[in-house]
Amino acid sequence: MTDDAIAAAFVPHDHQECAHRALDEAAARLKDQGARLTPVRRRTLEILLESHRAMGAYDVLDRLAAEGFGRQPPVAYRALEFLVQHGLAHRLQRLNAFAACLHPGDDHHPVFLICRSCDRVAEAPVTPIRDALAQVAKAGGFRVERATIEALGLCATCAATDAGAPC
Amino acid sequence: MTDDAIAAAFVPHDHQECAHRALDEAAARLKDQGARLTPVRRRTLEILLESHRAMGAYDVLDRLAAEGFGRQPPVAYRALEFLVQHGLAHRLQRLNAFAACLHPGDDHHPVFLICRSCDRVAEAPVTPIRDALAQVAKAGGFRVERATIEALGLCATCAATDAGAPC
DNA sequence: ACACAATTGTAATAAAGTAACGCGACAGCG
DNA sequence: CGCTGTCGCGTTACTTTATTACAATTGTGT
Repeated sequence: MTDDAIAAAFVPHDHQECAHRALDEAAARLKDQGARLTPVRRRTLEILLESHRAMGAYDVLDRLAAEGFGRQPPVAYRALEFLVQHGLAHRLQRLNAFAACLHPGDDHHPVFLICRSCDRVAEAPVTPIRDALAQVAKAGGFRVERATIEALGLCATCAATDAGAPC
Repeated sequence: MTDDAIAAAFVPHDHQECAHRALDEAAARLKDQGARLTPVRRRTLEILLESHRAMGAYDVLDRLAAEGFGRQPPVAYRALEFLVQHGLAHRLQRLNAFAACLHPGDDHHPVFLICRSCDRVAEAPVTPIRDALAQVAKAGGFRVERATIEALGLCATCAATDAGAPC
């Protein structure tokens, strides 16, 4: 994951292309694991991939229901949970929301950068931060197993357009 | 905030004393700010201080209701929000819960270390991590305004008692 | 085709959080 | 003191988010 990738997330670009690539990777990864990318799951991932934004479970559910899938909460929650467990999506605690993972394959519970203006989400390299965290924790005798790191702020694009306008 | 303070949070100690100190500091700080530590607010803070654990809003509410305060959600949420805004308590996104701040006065949105075995919560020094985060974000053109950093893991005490028993 | 597990759908309910309104306490001021 | 405006508290009602439980169905391996 590069710095460019962070910036790219907040800038208009060809989603068809990056979404398609992520979907292909996803399918391949799942096949390796013997897990099934069923229609609901596939469609759920596609919905998440259509934006770099985080979506609430009920937003996803509305979309799914409109397309003929079940209209009860568990439908969305199960698909989302499956994607998260297989590293194809992430849950954003802070927003009670989910976002597609754009770098499946990297071992990660990544760092999230959430733009408060345009609501897009990027994943940032986690290593330096995780190291710093582990070190601080270790000094206190605490062993970190999983960390949630979510930063709220302003992306370059929104900052350029004078701190507030949607980009 | 020292390393010792982290370890201390997970070890039996005199809560009367540390809670009392925190409460006194709180009262002093609020007076400076012209804010009022009313009975509900004070009691809410005391309840949080009785443990180093995080409590759900409804857990707090039950306690308050049992003691003659209102029994509707806003009662707890308002008191908790007040405490958070004045830096006397923190919200743990990951747990949908609240914990008293044990170091009021330090400028902080601290790092939280949450023991998955005993559920106690410690606050760790934030500076090295925040620096690492800011640097990573900056490389991607992102300006961090607020960060949620919550680590789930095992505290020294629980790790010593063979990874699972409550301490 | 058969047995079995995984997946999907539904209803019902729990948990977490918010909005809106009225009442009463309290501070500031004439 | 008494007026007045603000703040805090309590309640009702509601929204949003998430889970439990169970029935029906699909897919897999034999």
